[in-house]
Amino acid sequence: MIYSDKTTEQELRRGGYKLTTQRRAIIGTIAGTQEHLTPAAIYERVHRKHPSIGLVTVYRTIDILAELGLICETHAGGSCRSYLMRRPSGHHHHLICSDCGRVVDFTDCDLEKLERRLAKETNFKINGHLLEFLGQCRECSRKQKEQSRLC
Amino acid sequence: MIYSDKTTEQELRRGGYKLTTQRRAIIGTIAGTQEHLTPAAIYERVHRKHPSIGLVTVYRTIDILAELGLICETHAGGSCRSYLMRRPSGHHHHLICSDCGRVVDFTDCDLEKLERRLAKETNFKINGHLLEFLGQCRECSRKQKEQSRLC
DNA sequence: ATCTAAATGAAAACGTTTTTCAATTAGCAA
DNA sequence: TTGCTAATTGAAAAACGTTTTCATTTAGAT
Repeated sequence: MIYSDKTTEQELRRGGYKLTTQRRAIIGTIAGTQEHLTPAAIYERVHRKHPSIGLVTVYRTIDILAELGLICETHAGGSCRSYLMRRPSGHHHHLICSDCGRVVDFTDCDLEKLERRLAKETNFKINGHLLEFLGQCRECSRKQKEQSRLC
Repeated sequence: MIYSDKTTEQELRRGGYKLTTQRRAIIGTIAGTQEHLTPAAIYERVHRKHPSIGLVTVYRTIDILAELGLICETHAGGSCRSYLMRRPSGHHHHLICSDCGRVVDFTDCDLEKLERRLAKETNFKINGHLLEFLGQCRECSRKQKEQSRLC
């Protein structure tokens, strides 16, 4: 319950959706971690506490949360689809550890200049971008070092 | 046969892979368009000319081409996986028209400064990034204008 | 021309996502 | 509170997309 559980629930209702036990559990799960979770991972965790909740409901809830812009979809890091609770800020991007999946947000991408130039050069009307950095967080690179020392 | 068919074929062999009719056809298909094609789209096009080539072979060839770095994988634009023949340049990114799928390359992303800053602030060892711009190309926005005029 | 490892196609297996449908439930009205 | 209704749910099946398996074929070296 680190982030905006309550806010997310309010937004759901504002969007005209009912607030069910299942949806609450799913929101709590996504909000309760910094990792980006695949639908299957969300299901697994939710299912542990509430064995009656089905995978279908997870998919349906994800769709709604994404539609309302309450979660972010990431692409990098192997899996095609994984989700994060949207942080308070608006436009932002992710720095992802490809080992442990930890995600750090950053907001200032400073791509406006590039965007303007591209638009001018190509005659495109640009309406968005996808930016993710991939790397290794401190803990993981430390672990790796220790392991290589053992050889 | 716009781009580097021949080069691609040479690279394949250099990688220790045999140059079969099927692979030639698949490479020709990807190289013959500027669009980014999903595996299914590649199969459909290849299959039209060579009905005996199976979808499995398309997948296997894609894997090899990606492994050798001869094609690029894109994520934006709805589909989870789609491919483009790699242009002559090395590191580059894509500007994608979300209507027609046209892809324009650009090389200078100028993210080094941001990358260095992020690395310093987060203690991450950053080893790559994913950047795609999404928009509407001139033709598509023109078409849209015409259509809205009809209403 | 012959040989062999690599590559292929078809079918089956597998994992993920969506659809269908009958049963249940949240949120509102009385 | 109680009942009503449309929204939501779970289970099963269908629909996809991707990978594996295996017998057959073929590229490329000899």
